[in-house]
Amino acid sequence: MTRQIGIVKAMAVHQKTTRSAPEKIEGSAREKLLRAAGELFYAEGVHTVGIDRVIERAGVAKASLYNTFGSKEALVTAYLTERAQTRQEALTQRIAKEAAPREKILAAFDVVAELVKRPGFRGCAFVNASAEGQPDADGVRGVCTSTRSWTRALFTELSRELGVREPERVGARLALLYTGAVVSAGMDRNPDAAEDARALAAMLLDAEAPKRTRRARS
Amino acid sequence: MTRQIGIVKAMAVHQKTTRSAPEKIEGSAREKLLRAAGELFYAEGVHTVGIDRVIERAGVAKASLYNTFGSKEALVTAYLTERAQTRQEALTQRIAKEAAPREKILAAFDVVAELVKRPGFRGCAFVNASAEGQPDADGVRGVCTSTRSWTRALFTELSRELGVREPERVGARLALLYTGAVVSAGMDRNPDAAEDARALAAMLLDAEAPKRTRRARS
DNA sequence: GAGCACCTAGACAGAGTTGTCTAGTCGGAG
DNA sequence: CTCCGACTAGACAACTCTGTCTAGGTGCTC
Repeated sequence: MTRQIGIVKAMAVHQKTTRSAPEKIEGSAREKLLRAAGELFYAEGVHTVGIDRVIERAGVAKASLYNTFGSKEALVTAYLTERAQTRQEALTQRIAKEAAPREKILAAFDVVAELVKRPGFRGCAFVNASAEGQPDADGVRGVCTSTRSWTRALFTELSRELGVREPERVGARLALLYTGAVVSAGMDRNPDAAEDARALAAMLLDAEAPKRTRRARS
Repeated sequence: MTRQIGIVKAMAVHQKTTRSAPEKIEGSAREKLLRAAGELFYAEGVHTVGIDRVIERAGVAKASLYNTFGSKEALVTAYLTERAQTRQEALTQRIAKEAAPREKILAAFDVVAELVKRPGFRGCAFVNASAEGQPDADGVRGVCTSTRSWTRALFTELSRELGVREPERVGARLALLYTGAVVSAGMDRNPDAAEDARALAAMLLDAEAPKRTRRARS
C-alpha cells in the first residue's frame, strides 16, 4: 500500500487478444509467482491465501514478490488480468473457427461448457475476487468491469453481425446467460448449466434474428 | 471452532416459508447481532469484516456473540440462513398474488428487479459468501446449496403447473436466469439485468408451454 | 433481599497477516 | 577479477484476527 513499484500497465489489456504479448518476455520469478497465484487464489480465494503460501508454492523468496509486484493487491490484479487475457484468447480462437455469426455466438457457450467441466473449476474468478474486496477503489474492480464489458462487447458485435434489431440488448442478454452459466455451474457443482445457457442463447437468437438472411456475408 | 454451543438447528430452514418462526422469539442480543452481521457481511464481505466491527455495530459485548453463536463461522451461517429465509418469504408472498403459473414465474423476476434496485445491493450474498470460504466442509456451503435447490425446486414446480414437457429442465433454466440476473446486476452495477432475465424467461415459457391450455386450472 | 439469567467492558493469548530489511549466493559482462 | 543485477533465506516489526476469561452490572422472580 506504501510504495507500489511496477505493475501500473496492468490495465492496458483489453483488445489485444492475439497471443503472447509483444512487450517483453518477463523473467522467471514473475512467471512462477503468477502461476502460483493463479492456482492458489482461484482455488481458495484471494483473502484466504497468504503471501507466504504463494511464495512457497512458487518457490521464490518474499523479496522477489515485493520487488516484482510491490504489494499483494498488485499481485492479485495481475493474476486477474492474466486470467482475463487467457479467457479472451480462448474465446476469440474458438469463435474464429466458425464462419456464421450465429455459430460464433453458440461457440462461446461451448467454451463455457468445456471450462466448467475442468477439474478445479470453482466459478467465475472475477465474481469471486470482487466478492472479497473492498467495495470500491481497488484494482480488482477495474479488471472486472473491463473484462465484463469486453465480453458484452463481443456478444453485441456478433449480434450486430447477425443482424438483430437491437444488438446492444441482445448482447447484454447473451452476456447474462454467460455469467449465469459460469456462476451456476460453480455454485451447484453442475456443468449442465453451460448447456442450458447454450440452449437459451439459441432460443434467443431464433427469436431475434431475421429469418430471411441466408447468405453468410458477415 | 472449539466448542460450538448453540446454533445447530440452523440448517432446519428450508420449506417453512410462512412467516415468523413458531419456535421462540429470540432474545435481543441475538437479533442485534444478526442485524449487524447482515448489514456488514453483505456490504463488505465476510472475511473483511471482523468480529469487533460486528459487535460494535450491534452494540453488544463480545461475550454475547460467543455465548449466542459460538464462533464467527456460526454467525456467518446464521446470517446467510436468515437471508435465505427472508428471500424465500419475499418470493412466495409475491408469487401468491398471481393466479396463473406463468405470471407466478414472471413475478419472481419482478422481485429480482426490485431487489437489485435497492441502495446497498451488492450481488448474491450466497455467491459472495461461498467465494470467500474454504472449498468445502463449512456451513456456508450447506446454506448455499439448500437455498439454490429451493429456488430451483420452486421454478420446477411452477413449470410443472404450467404444463411444460420437462419441468426439471425448464426449472433449472429459470434458476440460471435468476442467478444470472442477480450476479450480473451486482457486478455491473446495472439493474437492467433483471428485466433482461425476465424477458428471457418469458421467451422460454412461450417456447416451452403448450399453447392449447387456456383455462387456468393450476 | 437472594438468586439467577443475561448482559457489558475489556484485557489478553495465540495465531496469522503484510511488508521491510539485512546478509548472502550465483552467473555472467566488461 | 570485479562489479552488477537478480535472486534466496529468513528475521522482524507492526499490525489484525478469533476466541477466552475475569469482573461486574441490571432486572426479574421467588
